[in-house]
Amino acid sequence: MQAVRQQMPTDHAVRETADVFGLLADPGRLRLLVALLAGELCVCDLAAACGQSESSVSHALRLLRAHRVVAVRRAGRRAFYRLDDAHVRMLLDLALVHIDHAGAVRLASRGELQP
Amino acid sequence: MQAVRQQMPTDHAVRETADVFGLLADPGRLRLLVALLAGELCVCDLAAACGQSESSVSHALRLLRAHRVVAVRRAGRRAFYRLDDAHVRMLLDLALVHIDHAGAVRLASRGELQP
DNA sequence: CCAACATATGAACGGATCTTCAGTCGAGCT
DNA sequence: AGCTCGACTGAAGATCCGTTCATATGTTGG
Repeated sequence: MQAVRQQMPTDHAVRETADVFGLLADPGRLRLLVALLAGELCVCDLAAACGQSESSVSHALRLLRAHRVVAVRRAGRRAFYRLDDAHVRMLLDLALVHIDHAGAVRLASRGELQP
Repeated sequence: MQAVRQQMPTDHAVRETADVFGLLADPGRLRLLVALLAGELCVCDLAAACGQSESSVSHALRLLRAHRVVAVRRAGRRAFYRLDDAHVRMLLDLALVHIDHAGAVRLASRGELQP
């Protein structure tokens, strides 16, 4: 038990990690990031592909940019975004693998939340 | 671009995945889960190890339980919790690896958020 | 230069979320 | 039985977040 305390990451590390998970915790942002897994896309294409307003996409990308999760390349009046964080990419890959695997499995055994 | 739309997971899958990330997005819960990586612990030990009130720990565990991320074993007046979701365990492991790796690296190259 | 377009931004509203407080319930001790 | 301890719960208040609307900035084409 004392051992548990020892190997607990620092406050700062925990908060940073929670922040990263927080960025992935919104369906809208998550969709954007999944779309970017394949390669770079401009804002309007992202909006179209993810079914969101361009405004909210822009807001989301701003957040992700601020946390260095995505990076921009500007070309004319377009802004092309790409995934720029290896760690986040791994988390996304892992999540997607799980979706594929679990999709069918879950549907069968889902009683959802217990009281 | 059309291809992106094709391989986007279903709405339901995206929302579930975002939910999972959401569970890991709170420093308090994250600490609890990290503590549980090593093995089961009772509520009061968790509270002590993670520096949180027993009430908030209980609330957090309730949420995690509802999502089948942790499971309980009751013994007398104690309740022992354990991690019960392989996927979440993987996500946590991955996050911890990254913390170890990045801790030192990040401190050097951190200008934090850009405007 | 003006109009249309792509993106960015700010303010504001509404809903979700976390913490705390107070109280409940059951289990064990004496 | 009475008391204490560990865990659970509900309600309340503060805060955080995401979306939307309106507007700004900068870019291209006519």
